Amino acid sequence: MPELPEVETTRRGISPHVCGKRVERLIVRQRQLRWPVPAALSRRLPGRRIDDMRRRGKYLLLALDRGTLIIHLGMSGSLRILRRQEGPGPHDHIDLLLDDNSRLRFTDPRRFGAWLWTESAALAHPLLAQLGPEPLDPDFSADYLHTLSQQRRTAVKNFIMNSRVVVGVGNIYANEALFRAGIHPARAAGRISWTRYEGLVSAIKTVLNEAIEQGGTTLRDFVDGEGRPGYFSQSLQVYNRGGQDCSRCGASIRDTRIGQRSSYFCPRCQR
DNA sequence: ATGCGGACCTGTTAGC
DNA sequence: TGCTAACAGGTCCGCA
Repeated sequence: MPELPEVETTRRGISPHVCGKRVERLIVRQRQLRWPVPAALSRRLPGRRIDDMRRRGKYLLLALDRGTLIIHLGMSGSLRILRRQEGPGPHDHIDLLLDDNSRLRFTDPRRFGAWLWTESAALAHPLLAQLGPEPLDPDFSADYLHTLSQQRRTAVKNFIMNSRVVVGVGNIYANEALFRAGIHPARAAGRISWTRYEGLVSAIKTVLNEAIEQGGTTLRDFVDGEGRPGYFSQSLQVYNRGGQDCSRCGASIRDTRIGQRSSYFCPRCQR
């Protein structure tokens, strides 16, 4: 579910409610997520203050007065703040109880999410150390992408979804950005001009920014920190629209698979 | 080094 | 209507 805009929407919604608070207790009902939730978490967190909540790619980083809680929402995870006791439902795996009697609740039906802990520099963590640039930062540029793509034969869609190349571009926004840039998703990454990469970089930034402004894309059940859905679904031009007419030229949107992921494109607009 | 396929797990949907 | 198979927004890992 969550791509960068959804994770950023979550961060913005949650951050004001947790920063400055102290952790009273951690309740783990289901330890088996993508990796087992470390037992150390329950011992280390209580008494510590949450100073900051950042995002790196699709990872959320809660900086405590000592140590960092690393959270990934996986495919179906969500976080929200509870002000009063509620539930828990069958997929409410973790509650972080705070000193103002609110709690941060992690829900994740598919359990591809993660809660991890580090007391070293968070960005040096093995999961984060190899990540490419943030797509919304200036160092993600046409020069960067074009240079990195040389000799690469993989499909450009796989290329921009590779977190070592750039973080945060998941399947939905990869499809949308390639449509906006007029690039065929199966084209070899190394066979695209600098100028077209300039258009692609611009399209990625624009589509992500627009999605963040609209609170992310809710296809099935994405909700933000307040339990509200996102509204970007109505702005999708190709994703999940196989067989429908291209909004630009009217041709029928193709539905195919690239790198085992559903891919949608307009055969006339995208080359 | 790059690039593929498999793996993790459950819920929903498509198809028979 | 009911059962089964395929598929789903992520991404790490091991192997060729």
